[in-house]
Amino acid sequence: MYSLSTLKIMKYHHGNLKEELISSACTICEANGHDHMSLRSIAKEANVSQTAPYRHFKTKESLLAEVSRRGFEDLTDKMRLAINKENSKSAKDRFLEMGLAYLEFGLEKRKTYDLMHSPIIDKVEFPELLNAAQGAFDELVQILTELFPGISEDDLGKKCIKFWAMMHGLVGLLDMKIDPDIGSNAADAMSIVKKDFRSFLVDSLEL
Amino acid sequence: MYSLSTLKIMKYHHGNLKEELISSACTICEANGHDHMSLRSIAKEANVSQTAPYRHFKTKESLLAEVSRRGFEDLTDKMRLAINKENSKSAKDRFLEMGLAYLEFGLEKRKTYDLMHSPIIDKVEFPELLNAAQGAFDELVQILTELFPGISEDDLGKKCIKFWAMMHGLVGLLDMKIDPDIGSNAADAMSIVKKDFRSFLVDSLEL
DNA sequence: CTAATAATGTTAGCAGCGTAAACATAGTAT
DNA sequence: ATACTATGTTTACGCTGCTAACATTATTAG
Repeated sequence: MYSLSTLKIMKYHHGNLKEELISSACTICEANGHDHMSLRSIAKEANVSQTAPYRHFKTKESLLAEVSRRGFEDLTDKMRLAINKENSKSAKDRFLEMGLAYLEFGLEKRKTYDLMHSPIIDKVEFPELLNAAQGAFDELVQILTELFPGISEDDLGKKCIKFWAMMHGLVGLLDMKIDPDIGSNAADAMSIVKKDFRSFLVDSLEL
Repeated sequence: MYSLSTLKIMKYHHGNLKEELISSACTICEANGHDHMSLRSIAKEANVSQTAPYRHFKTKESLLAEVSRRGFEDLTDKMRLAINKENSKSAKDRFLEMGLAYLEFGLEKRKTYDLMHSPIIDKVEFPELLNAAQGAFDELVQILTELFPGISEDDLGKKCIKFWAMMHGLVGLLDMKIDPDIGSNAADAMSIVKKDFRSFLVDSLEL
């Protein structure tokens, strides 16, 4: 028995709904922020009923986890690209390029970056997300190993944490939307960092 | 004309509702996290109707802003206390105590700390919140000025940002709930930092 | 090829949310 | 005493995540 829906242009079965939901979610997340992002609006963007996403994601959180996972993969790609862009350059320069790439990602994809570091998604519940996050960290480990050959495990660990924490903290601070006219101490200090990020990092990491 | 409500034990006018709402909000925030925290549940905890909070707060966000503001004041107090606890100690030691106090606050009041750094509250919209946040930063500026007398404005700014970003990043990393058995690089590195936080900080800040 | 089964869509509906509007009561100033 | 203001309640709207029941299509077994 055929219903009227047979006449519709849209097929009953979408064919590629899961992928489309994810990419819609990524777009909406970066546009509105993950806290102003409803499952229903995502479904609407895909021209699909409000509950269709539940055939592909157990909860809203698991869709957000996938958005976050792709964010980390994107970040990893950007970091790797920066490291390998010009192999002629010194390890130090390539490392600094990577630091710049991290910052750029954090500031350009700020809303996605926030989701990636938001506590609303428990990475332990989503092993593939955890895995993707560690993939980005591993890029850092690798270039630092190259940069400091023969370094002890302990010292390497410290340098990694130092850099990772600093980068993460900097993204948060650099994005502070403080009226520079206020002349706050924090805003003043940030403008110094912005002016010469590379030398700041070199100083920070004793390179 | 008197209604039945005259007989109720609860007075129609609460008397101290605003304060009670705030402290309930602080409690619920730290217990559940700011994203699992409804205005209605806060009102219920104060034995008051769902919309009563609107006589004291224009929006839910403005109540959260107040919770966040108190968080920053709490943090500032803890930092100041750590700095001034033992005036006999060297500036360097007092500074390190302050670093420890910051980390302790971030880890003990993790959910509140998350709210304080959450992008859902635009600090520009809440000047008193911005002010409180800068109060904490100013504590840092002060002790670093004492620690490095005659330092240039630029270098002071760099050191402040360096420390602030590092501390913020560390709180995020230290709280990663990664199964240590996984043996991830990040988890390994963090255990190194945890083991000897002071020396880590000294290394980082070239003290 | 057909029939059962699994996969993937829809519709209807629940409880909870933030918030606005209209109203009730209490405290305060004229 | 009376008006005004502050602070509470009730009701209601539209949005949310999610479940249950049902419809349609794709896949697989006999």
